Amino acid sequence: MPELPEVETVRQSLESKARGLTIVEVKVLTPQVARAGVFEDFASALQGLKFLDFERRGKYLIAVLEKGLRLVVHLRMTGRWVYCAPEAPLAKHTHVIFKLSDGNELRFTDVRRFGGMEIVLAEDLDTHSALAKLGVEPLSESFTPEYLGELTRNKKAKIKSLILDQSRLAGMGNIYADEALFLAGIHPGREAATLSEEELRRLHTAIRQVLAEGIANRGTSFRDYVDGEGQQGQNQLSLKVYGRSNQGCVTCGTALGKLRIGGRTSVYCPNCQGGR
DNA sequence: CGGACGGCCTGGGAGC
DNA sequence: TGCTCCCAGGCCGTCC
Repeated sequence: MPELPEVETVRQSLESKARGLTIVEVKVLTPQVARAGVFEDFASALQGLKFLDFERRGKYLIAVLEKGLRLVVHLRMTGRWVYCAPEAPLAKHTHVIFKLSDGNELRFTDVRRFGGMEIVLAEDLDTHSALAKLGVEPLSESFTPEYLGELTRNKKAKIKSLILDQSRLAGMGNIYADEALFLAGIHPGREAATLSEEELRRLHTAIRQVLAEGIANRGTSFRDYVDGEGQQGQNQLSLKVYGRSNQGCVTCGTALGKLRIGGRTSVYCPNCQGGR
């Protein structure tokens, strides 16, 4: 389940490994995963183009290619985009292989096939159906306690659902949402509008902190996630609530509770995050 | 309009 | 052991 820190870590890997390399050949093993956009054929549209850069927006990876093309990639839950040697064993569920000018390969793998990649013209990025809807980047300067206050004002929705809404805050997922709410001492089911200014400030700080730590730890490898070189992250060792229901709170020892909010499992400390 | 929920997929683990 | 069932959750479409 790659969220902002995982996607950012993959971006960093690919930038250091594949930036400046040319796509010599593209092999599409699962056509529905590789969407050609306005082009006739995915592979032939990309062949011969150089990877100029790798960018990220929310949980989307955007490979900047020559000729004004962008490859928009989403890993969803189990997607991997990994730079590897050509002799590396072919993983099951490998869907797209990019042969690179240095002799190595970029392989897109996705067990559940929720993820995928799409060729988009640079001038169409701003109006792209998915990218255009994304909200503010939580690690950018635009994300302030005041912005969080605007998001929650008069909102009856539960605070966790709100910070998971990609059209409001781009890049939060279930793991970092639970961790941020724990760090801020706020119950995930709290009605958003009831948060005090002090709580909004705490939540703002906590969101930035858990995301920054996630990046510093190169992502959370709880199940499937690996970085752009196939390496596991270390942030799973720092999780305080996610995946720890019924275990003791690291702060007070109380057994962590579990409930469903907006269809997602939420783990929290009934004592430290008790308020309403 | 916004919130809730099912569908998309497969593998892993629990329970029998 | 092997079968069934449930869960994992990002995003989209549908419904109310």
